[in-house]
Amino acid sequence: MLTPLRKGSDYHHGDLRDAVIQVARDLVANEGVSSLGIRRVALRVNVTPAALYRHFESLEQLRGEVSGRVRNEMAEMMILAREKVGPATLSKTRSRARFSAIGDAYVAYARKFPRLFEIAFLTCDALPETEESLAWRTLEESLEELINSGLLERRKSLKAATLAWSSIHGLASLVASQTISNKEYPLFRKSVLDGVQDAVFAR
Amino acid sequence: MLTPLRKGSDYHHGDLRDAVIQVARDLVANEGVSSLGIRRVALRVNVTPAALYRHFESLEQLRGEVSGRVRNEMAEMMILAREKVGPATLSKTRSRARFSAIGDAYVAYARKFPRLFEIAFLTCDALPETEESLAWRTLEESLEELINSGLLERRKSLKAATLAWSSIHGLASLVASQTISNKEYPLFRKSVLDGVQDAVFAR
DNA sequence: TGTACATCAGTGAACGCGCGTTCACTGATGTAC
DNA sequence: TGTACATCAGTGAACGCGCGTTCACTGATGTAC
Repeated sequence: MLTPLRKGSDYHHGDLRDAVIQVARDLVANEGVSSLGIRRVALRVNVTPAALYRHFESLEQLRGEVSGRVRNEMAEMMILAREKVGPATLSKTRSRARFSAIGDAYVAYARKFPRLFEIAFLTCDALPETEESLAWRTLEESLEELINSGLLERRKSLKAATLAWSSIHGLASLVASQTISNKEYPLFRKSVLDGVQDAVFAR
Repeated sequence: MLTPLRKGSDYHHGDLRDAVIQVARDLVANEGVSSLGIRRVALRVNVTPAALYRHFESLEQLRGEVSGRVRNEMAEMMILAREKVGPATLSKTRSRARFSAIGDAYVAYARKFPRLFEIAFLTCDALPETEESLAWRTLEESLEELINSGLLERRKSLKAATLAWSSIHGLASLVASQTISNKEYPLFRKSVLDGVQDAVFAR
């Protein structure tokens, strides 16, 4: 278990808030949303349950924080995947690959951490700040690239964004809930990626 | 609260199993997945908690049953919506409308009962029978119609099915989780419906 | 540099509660004769 | 049609448990002088 920097003593923790969210995240990842609890988390952080109330108002709020952290984590994976795409002779080829990369990363995350994907999109009563999501901004950047390389008409870009997000998210959700199996996945993936490109790319 | 036919006495219930699933469904619809419990349901059905164990092995199994019932309910809504589409001069127009109708019904369900949509696609450890889903069959029927009316090439029909399902499901899921608002919804809806048709319909 | 003191971030005990599940039981039902 | 009896579908009490949250507290920290 990770325990962040302590300041010489064991009485004060140093960065309890962050440690709690991290441990909560791991708990959800391994045992599902319903196993998230104040006492369970406190136990794993080696701290009294009551201590958590210095940093969170309620279990519900903690849940919200975890949800937020996971959404950020997803976006970071997307950005990382996009950056891993190497150079290409054609800018069209490259921006297309970068576009696919973020979609694949989104789904890959859902495959790898289905429980986390679940909590990321749970109906949360208490959400932390409704800033525009990093994932959405990443998608927009990618579309801008596609426009610049002449693959996408600007007037189609909003349509592209909404269609891409819906279908990729749907795919991810069906995978995470095991509604479609690993065997069926490649077909779905191809249909969705091709479909989005058929629908919005200039030809 | 609905209580089904009793057989003269109050000691034996008549159809407890069905009543339980129904009440459990309503409980989830109103208060969310996490509020589903043996005791809560038993209380509402006016029966001892232990009685439920005559019909279900565990809470987990009950959850699975509810999930299954909801998926059926969704499919029934889809079929109903499809049947409501009136006649049209062109069979193309009609089958296209019937296709849109089932997609819209899917999303409409998620909008109306977000909590039920949630449980329908929760990772369930104990699922009741993995029969091919009624919703999927309904989608296939609709695609067959599109083929017959010349709108869809047969070789594209599998791609159409997977793309349509992913994107509609994604839209429904984003709506249910309130990730997209009512205001944004019409744009998303149009993008998805158009996108699917752009991608797979013969021109 | 040393000391007094306010502030902060923990402790530990207790609260009441509702939970899933078990068990020996009993009342009602339906069947065989 | 009436009766004996097996089967079924409930009851009611109890089990141990872990939960979220509260509160008065205390040890550590950092700041003012």
